[in-house]
Amino acid sequence: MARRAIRSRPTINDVAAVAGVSRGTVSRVLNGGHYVSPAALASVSRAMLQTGYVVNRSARSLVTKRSGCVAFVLAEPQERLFEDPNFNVLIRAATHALAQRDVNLTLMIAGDPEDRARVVRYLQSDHVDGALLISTHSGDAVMSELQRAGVPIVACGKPLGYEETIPYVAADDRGGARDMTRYLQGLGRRRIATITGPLDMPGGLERLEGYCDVIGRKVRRELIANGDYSFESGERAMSTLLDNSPDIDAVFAASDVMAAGALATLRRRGIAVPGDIAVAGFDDSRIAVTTDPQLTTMRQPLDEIAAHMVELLLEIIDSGEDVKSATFPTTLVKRASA
Amino acid sequence: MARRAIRSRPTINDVAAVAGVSRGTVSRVLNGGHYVSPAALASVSRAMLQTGYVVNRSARSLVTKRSGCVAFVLAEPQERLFEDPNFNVLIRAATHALAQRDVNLTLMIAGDPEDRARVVRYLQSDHVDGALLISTHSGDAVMSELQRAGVPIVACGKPLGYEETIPYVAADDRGGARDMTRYLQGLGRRRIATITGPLDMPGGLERLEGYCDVIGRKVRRELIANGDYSFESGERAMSTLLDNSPDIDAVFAASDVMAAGALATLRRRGIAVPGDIAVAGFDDSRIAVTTDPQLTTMRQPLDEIAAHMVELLLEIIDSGEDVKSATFPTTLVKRASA
DNA sequence: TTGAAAGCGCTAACAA
DNA sequence: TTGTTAGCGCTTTCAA
Repeated sequence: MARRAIRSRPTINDVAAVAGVSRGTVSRVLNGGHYVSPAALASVSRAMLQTGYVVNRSARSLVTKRSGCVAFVLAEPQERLFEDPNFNVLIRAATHALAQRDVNLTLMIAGDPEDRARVVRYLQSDHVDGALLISTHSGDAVMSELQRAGVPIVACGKPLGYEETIPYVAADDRGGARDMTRYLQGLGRRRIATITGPLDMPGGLERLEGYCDVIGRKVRRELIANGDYSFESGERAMSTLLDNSPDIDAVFAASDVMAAGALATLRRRGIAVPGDIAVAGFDDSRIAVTTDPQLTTMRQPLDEIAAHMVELLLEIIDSGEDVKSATFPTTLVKRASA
Repeated sequence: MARRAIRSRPTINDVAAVAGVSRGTVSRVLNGGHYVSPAALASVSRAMLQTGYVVNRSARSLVTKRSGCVAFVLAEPQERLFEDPNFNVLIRAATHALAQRDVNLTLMIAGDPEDRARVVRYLQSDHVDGALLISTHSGDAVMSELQRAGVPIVACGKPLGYEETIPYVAADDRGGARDMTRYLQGLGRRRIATITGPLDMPGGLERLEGYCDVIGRKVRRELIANGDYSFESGERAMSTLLDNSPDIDAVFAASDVMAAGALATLRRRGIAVPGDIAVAGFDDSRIAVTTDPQLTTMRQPLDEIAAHMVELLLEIIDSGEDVKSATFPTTLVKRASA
């Protein structure tokens, strides 16, 4: 590449020469400054500034066997993910947390099976020190393969089927759903329906569980409609619900995007929200304030979740030890829809 | 890290030993297989399979001085970016295009000034072979610094102030805006207002230009309201427009998100869309089909744009030569709002 | 077509 | 506290 030829970067040797010390001393300064005299430290610092030295990560990785890089793996089979606002928040927070510790983030999208194989192969190849797993589905082969390969991983949300073996950071989906359902009851609603997320994903499953915790296990089947987190699935589910149970007076959707879809269907049918039917979402994502009426929803602290995931992952990488999974509480955000 | 100790990966030496050839030969096989006899090729391939060999990128980078990695830089000062659906599409397409060529993508967010400095430092350090620049603002120091450092870059959208020196791939913002404005005129609309994007960004500026191309340079100032691509700014701009020019019968927003904001304001004021005022957006993003009515908008081919950006960047990296910027046409997508 | 050998920039063990 | 030294795994001359 052209630019390489023009001027090559200073190495640790250049710094050592300028500072009048050995490479070893410069290296020590680079790695925490232990066992370095104040005088040496000063002159090395000066020399680094003067030469514009920047460490060569490849060289370092070669000997430390650490890449200084972790992967952000979106194990999402659908393109659907890209309409999910949560993804943006997570990636931003993770990038930020990682940047502070001078670790890089490589984004990998494991959409179709081909992608997945490539991603697994890549992660197994020690190109990254670990991985943040987002949007996992139960029985996802990615999880078992990475685990078998000994790749440090932390999942976002309970990794269904691996709750005990793969560390995760999650929102309290079940508790949040419970709170929301109770809130709707508190509003005097008596026929509360729900639109679920994919039931092979922790958010989908647990939010339904929370709903059932309150409504009761033997809830009428017509009060439950399945969605896949997409807007369209919310529209469809709402239609189904309305057709099967015209008497419902509230609906709890497992995501804001689906709640927005439900809102669209209700408007088309001329049903007043919250007058006739109260609508509640989950996530407190951007879309919640762009709908009309704005959505009452459960906020999950995604920034904190992402930050904690990073913390756990780096801990596993550094110590090689297991870490404790964590669950963060959700909070009710009241707006106009319920 | 624990897993390293358990079993270390086979190296090129192991492969050479198993294949009964020298390291050099294995390396040649790895790099295209030139000057390797069929027999040697066969036994090396077998040995690679047998040992489960995977190249160590750090070692390779150390000698080739190529990282096999490019950065995706979001030069966005606001968190606003994360409500922009375009970002998702771009990153997905870029990841995909890069994956096919076995190049990794490192995501870097240059939000606040501190971030920016860190990102520039990082890119200058040869950690990546080049960068894809997204969401640049005119006078953005990131551009000049990277250019000065000789880092291969390709921008998304015209890099204002560097149109001639930094290669870019853009949608035909101006032509698209022109087409949309003419379309609104064709609908019989006579008082067409516009909500602009940030005027220090190519999309904001060019779409306003296109609008003026059709309406005329001496357009009434009250027909133009500035936004920043956010939903809220669309709401506000629409209010301002309505207050200053109650007689408008159409509004062209420079983004779908802002158009959605405008829709919210119009609904609140009880103004019919498209009955009283036609509303048009730009982007054809996901939000365009979640509003009520659905948005008429200009589609920009973001997948193609991202794919072409990747192509150009890799070409610069490989050849060290300059490449030609490209502009992709937009297409009108008619829906219910106009 | 092949092997031998040098060396990329760095860390880490060792000796001083 | 410091300098010296031996590699890390790979590519790339250079000779053969």
